Amino acid sequence: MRVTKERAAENRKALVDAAGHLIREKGVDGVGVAEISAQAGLTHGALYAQFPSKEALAAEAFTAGFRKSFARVAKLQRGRPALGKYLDALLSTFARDNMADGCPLTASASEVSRHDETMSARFTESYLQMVAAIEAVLDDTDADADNRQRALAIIAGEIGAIAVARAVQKSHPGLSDEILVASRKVLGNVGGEPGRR
Amino acid sequence: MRVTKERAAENRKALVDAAGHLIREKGVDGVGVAEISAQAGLTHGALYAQFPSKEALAAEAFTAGFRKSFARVAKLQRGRPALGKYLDALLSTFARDNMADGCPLTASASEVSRHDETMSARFTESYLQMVAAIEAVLDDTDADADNRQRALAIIAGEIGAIAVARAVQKSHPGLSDEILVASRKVLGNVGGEPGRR
DNA sequence: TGTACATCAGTGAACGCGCGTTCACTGATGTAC
DNA sequence: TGTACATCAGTGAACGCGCGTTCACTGATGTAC
Repeated sequence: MRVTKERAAENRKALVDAAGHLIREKGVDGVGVAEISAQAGLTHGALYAQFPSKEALAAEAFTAGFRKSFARVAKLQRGRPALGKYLDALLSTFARDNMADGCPLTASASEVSRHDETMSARFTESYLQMVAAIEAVLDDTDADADNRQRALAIIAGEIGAIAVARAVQKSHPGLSDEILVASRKVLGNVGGEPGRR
Repeated sequence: MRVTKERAAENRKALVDAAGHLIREKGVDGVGVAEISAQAGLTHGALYAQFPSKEALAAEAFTAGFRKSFARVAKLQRGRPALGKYLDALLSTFARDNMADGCPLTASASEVSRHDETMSARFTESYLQMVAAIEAVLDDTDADADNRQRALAIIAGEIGAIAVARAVQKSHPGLSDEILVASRKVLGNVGGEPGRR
């Protein structure tokens, strides 16, 4: 039956939210429209009243998820901006273990290339925002690689570190933690962070 | 009909090989047993005469693919071992564009966590071999992060760089190349490689 | 403000489709004599 | 070496299942008068 416009908007948000969480956790192809709709408290038919396809919902969920995640991370920069604060958040065991609430960039990087150009464009847009944020907190100490290059490599390194830490976790949890610590330290150094041993 | 033992062994190899290539290109869940069998010149029934399940074939394909890929990369170390040679190979546009022939670690990192512990163990085993190889070519210049840590971070960085380079390629090919170059340079520096500007 | 009706968000059964897996069968291979 | 037969790798039809999507329908909402 028909619902109020406000209710319909809430339902739409619930779908985007559920899709975001489930996709980050299981991948676009690892979750079905039935599960997404159910988590949003609706049937799958409602999904198609709001979105033309699962792919379209996935794209919107990606962008919305990034916006939320980015806002959360950006808050860390109240006061003194510092690369270390970003890295502590992005490479924590919490970030590794709660991918459903994490950054879509990290969760979906390897999946994007298997989808269409729209998905790639959404990913790129978000990635560049993240790069700009990192670039802004780098000090220009390294004469060899400029800030832009270091920012590109730091984000790529962070994404890879989380992927690998998750991959080895089931069989070697200790190694998984070790990878996070190592990448945290090395990427900090790349960003000009002074050693602390 | 029954075939010779030699022929059966060849067919098994063909299945492992086809599975390896297709899985690296499309992911475990992105390719079906029909396609794998067809590429091996067989029907899907033959696959089940050789393997108990698709998952079992995928696990064997992962290990076999890594062995082959690792042997190829290790050959680069004839003569003077150097991190740069590894990085040039692993972060080339060729490696990005020919994932079907590349390293299973790079291709499957993010998928592994969604499969069972067996898959995780296979991944870890291969990852640690790669880490040992990188660790062996690092010189001990960085006082802050030890060789083990730097090796862990370099491999994670390489895996992330390829994932991101592929993700942005469809919409921003120039950025994709830029990421490879930046990660090549930064990870080289991490490994103690002297600047070359 | 009250009434009549068009709109449309949401429901749930049904669709075709491709998936991984099973199984009765085939027929050349490998073995026992 | 030749014959009889058990073995089993490979075939291809069939299985149940879950997928994304469609569609006839419902009934409260929003609007026109």
